[in-house]
Amino acid sequence: MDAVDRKIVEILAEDARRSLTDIGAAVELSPSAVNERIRRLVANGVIRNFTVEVDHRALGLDVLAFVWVGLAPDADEATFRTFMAGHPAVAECHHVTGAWSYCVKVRMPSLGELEPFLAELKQRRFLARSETVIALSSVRESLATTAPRG
Amino acid sequence: MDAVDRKIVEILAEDARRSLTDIGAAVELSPSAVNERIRRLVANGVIRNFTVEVDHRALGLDVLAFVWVGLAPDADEATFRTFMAGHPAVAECHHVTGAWSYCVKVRMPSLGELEPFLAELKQRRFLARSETVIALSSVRESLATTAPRG
DNA sequence: GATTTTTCTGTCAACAGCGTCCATTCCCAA
DNA sequence: TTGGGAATGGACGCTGTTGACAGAAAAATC
Repeated sequence: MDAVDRKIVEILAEDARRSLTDIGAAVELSPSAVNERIRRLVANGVIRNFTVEVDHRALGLDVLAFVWVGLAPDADEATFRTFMAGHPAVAECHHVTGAWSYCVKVRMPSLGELEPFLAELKQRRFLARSETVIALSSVRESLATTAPRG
Repeated sequence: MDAVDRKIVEILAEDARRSLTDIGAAVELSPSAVNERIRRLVANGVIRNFTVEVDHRALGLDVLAFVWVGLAPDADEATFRTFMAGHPAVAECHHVTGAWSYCVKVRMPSLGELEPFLAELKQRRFLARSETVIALSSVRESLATTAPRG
């Protein structure tokens, strides 16, 4: 994990389809060397996945919301986590400090799906309390935040 | 935007390095047809970017936090948005309903960078009030949430 | 402390496979 | 019947991949 690796990750985060030759030119290395470094970055788990950033609206996921979860005292936290990890609407789920237990980011086709989602959380007795915040618009959205500094 | 397109996006979200031949086999189309569809998905903005999911810890970004911003009544919202869009620590910034104006997701090397960040927001007179929530661990984190349903 | 050994990382060349492009064909709607 | 959009198939050039080799750095040996 040196400066060259970081630069390579930065380039890939911007455009993962850049060719090895191209990246090699940017970091002054041969294509094979770049390939080997990428292979190692993947093997070491620094690069988790090659993927695609999507316009969720275009895919029919019009609603983005944050659900603050105050876990019920008797709730099984492991079960809750498994449920969150597997639920198709859940984009993110973080265990957080402060008054709430978890911050859950969800995407759904419409507001109509929100109530059933919350209902299921309640029914499974996960919730002591919750608060849902709906995102109206996004100034910035998970676009490559690799740069360790400006 | 038909079922085939959605399937292609889903496949790419899982692994953007799958070959056209491979994807073609999955959706029963020739590689050229898949290529043309992907080209169009990119052109139409459905696919925003080819990128890479990263282990931020490995890159030295150990801290993930949510900053809830209550915008000052006299703050210039456009300036605030520009500032957020350009700040290297800001991973996401959403305009939200409820008691707060914005939900800002930030990543930093350590907790030490948090105070200067908040200080700058204050100094620029953006803030009426704010609340910072730190993520201790993540059950799930922006791993391909393409599926409109299970 | 110098020399050998090992390990790690890069270069180079060769090849198979890939994305890209274009002409052609097919199919559906007008 | 005709026109337009989408898929096919083949050709081309580039790309990723691999393996053999070279050089530097670190570890071990004398």
